[in-house]
Amino acid sequence: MPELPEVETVKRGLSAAMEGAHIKKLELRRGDLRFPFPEDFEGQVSGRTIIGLGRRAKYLLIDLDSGKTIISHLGMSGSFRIEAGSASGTPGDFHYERSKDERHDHAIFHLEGKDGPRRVIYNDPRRFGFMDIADRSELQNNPFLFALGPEPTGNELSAAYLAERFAGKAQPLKGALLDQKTIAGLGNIYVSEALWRAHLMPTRAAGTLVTKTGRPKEPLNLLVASIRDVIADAIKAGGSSLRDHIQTDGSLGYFQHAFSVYDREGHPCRTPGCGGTVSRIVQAGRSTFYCPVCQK
DNA sequence: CCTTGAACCTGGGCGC
DNA sequence: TGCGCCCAGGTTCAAG
Repeated sequence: MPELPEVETVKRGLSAAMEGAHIKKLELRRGDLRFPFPEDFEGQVSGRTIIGLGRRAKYLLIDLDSGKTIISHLGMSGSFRIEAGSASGTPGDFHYERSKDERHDHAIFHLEGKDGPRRVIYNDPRRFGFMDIADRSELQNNPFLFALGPEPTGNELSAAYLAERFAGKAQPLKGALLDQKTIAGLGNIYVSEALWRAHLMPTRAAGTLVTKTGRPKEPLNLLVASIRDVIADAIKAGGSSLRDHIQTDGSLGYFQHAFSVYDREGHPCRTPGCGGTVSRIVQAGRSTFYCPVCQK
């Protein structure tokens, strides 16, 4: 679910409910997700005020007035939702019996905002997500954030930068682009989509896009533009569905209907005049979708 | 260092 | 209806 555009959409969806709100209490329903929650996590968060939300790659950042920042990763199945009011239903309430989904509510922020009490609930069936907390001034040294490469939408990502990273690499482009140390925020969907836009085969060795002298070959310029565009388009699509549905669930919004190759095995390629059929292969244990006709 | 594969977890979909 | 199998948006660790 959550690659960079989805986390950005979640951040925007949570902003109104969380920014400026007082955290009456953080309630943890279990001791761990993928990793144990930090030492005295509830104590460090309860009683604080949220001064802002941020994002780095696929990490949601929640800034507290204590100078600490909560670092939240949604894994494969994590989501946030907002509920009005201060407590769950009462016995006799139609909604009281905990639904199947609520069994996976692991962390609940009990908030007091300008418009009254509400809860922001983190749900994660597979528990591949995790949370950490660190001093804001030390964020760049956090073990989860430390080694991350540049954001795909910023100026730091350039053909020259990728040429440097790709030089001499036999690794397929698919794997090279999934590496968060090279570009932070791309996942399985958007790597397939970006390579399709750039007409590049996912199996092609990353090093073939670099000249002997370490300069970017022409397709690398197109790849950088494709990465930027696909991420920007997805954020825009998330944003538009956000306005309609106040989407905080990390779902793909309307963009999923715009996938060109992802999950479209056997369907016609959408490159004008191509006529190819989308194929699926497995690379490093994960599905890759591409058009064998127009991707080289 | 490079690259792959298994592991972590639960749920949904499909074939039988 | 149930069972077994495969698949799923991510990351880390061990092993080749």
